[in-house]
Amino acid sequence: MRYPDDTAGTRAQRAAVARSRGATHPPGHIIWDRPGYLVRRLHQIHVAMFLGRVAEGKVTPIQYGLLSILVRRPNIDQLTIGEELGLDRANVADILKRLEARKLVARVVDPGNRRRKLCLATARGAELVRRHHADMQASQAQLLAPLAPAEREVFMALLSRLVERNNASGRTSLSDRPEAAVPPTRAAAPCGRSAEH
Amino acid sequence: MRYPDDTAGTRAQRAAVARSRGATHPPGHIIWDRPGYLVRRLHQIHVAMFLGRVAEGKVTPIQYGLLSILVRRPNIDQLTIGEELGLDRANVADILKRLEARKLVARVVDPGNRRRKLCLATARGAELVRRHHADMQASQAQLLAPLAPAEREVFMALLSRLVERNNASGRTSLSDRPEAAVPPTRAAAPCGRSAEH
DNA sequence: CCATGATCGTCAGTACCCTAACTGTTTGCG
DNA sequence: CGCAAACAGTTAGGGTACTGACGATCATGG
Repeated sequence: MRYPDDTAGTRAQRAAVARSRGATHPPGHIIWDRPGYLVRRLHQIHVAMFLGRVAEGKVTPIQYGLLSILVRRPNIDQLTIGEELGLDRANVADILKRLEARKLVARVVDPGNRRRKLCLATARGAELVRRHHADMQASQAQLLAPLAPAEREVFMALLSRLVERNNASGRTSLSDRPEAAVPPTRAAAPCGRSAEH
Repeated sequence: MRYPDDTAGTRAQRAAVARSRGATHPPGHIIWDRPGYLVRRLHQIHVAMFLGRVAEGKVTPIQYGLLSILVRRPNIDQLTIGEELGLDRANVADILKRLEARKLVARVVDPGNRRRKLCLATARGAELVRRHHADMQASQAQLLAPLAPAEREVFMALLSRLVERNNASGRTSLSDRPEAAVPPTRAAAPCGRSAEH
């Protein structure tokens, strides 16, 4: 990841553009000029990297992400988890079922609202998150390793913006702010439950 | 995907970085500073956009991509398709099976090498590709719509580079060059990183 | 000419990801 | 109060993606 000029960002970016405009990717290939396919491919690569580096492949990126959220915010319900991760509720249930089978999370029916199930990481689950946090970080960094530091910033900025702005276009939109606001429907206020009933 | 205007990227890029560094994404969220999750999410969004816009959701991005390749290069075998798209051979077989069931592709055993099956798009398949090409393009453009033209170039350049350079880290590496060489022997191009030609 | 190894495709199994329909619970309004 | 609407979770079903094992087919070398 050592580029001759990572000092200015600008220069590196121009170089990158020039490179892509050059004959690097011959026009025969369907993939290289369709952002959707490149994103799919990069996602695929990230999963492979993650599995190859974190917890001997015993935990997937999405499982790890879900566990991370549970560690940070115990006793949230499944819909909220879905919003945090941008997942469908059926999918959340699916993943949770696997994690529960492995005793990494536990679910209990919310006594204050019996429709809900409150989820939280078990000691084993929390331990797993703690132990592999560094590897997870490394795996994230590895994905961006081919870019110079300045380019990483640019890439992340653009990527965030794309996700944020296109958020609504996805079926499952992920909530922009975790604890704040979130439209009154399902206001998820952790304490509001008892006051509300 | 030719985006005009590549002048004046610099200012827009700096603005993007500044934006992301701002308080847009509160620290409570796991997602926003982990590239892997953002990429996953963007992929997800792209699929939703594609299905919502192309062929009334009757064809998925990967199916369309596969069909596109078949139109461009009739009579290729399944492994080669996998290399073009960055897919596992089991996965290719799976997708092909669905497309074949819908009479969009046909497969015949290669008489010259009976291990192989040569695939090609049927008239119906080719027609489908032709008819929805514009919508597919629009769906690709829609993904990048939130970015200014200059930013799109930058993003695509960085994205391409990430895919290209991390290619080997994925389980299924996609071949860098389409028709160039890659003789019948599926040479796996160990030197393949020859993108520099 | 046959044994060995490489190659291509398939199958089974697992995980992720969505939609749509269904069950139970809560809420709200007449 | 009572019932309809809204809500949380589950189930069923289709599609993407990988691994590992297997059968069939070629390609070599002894």
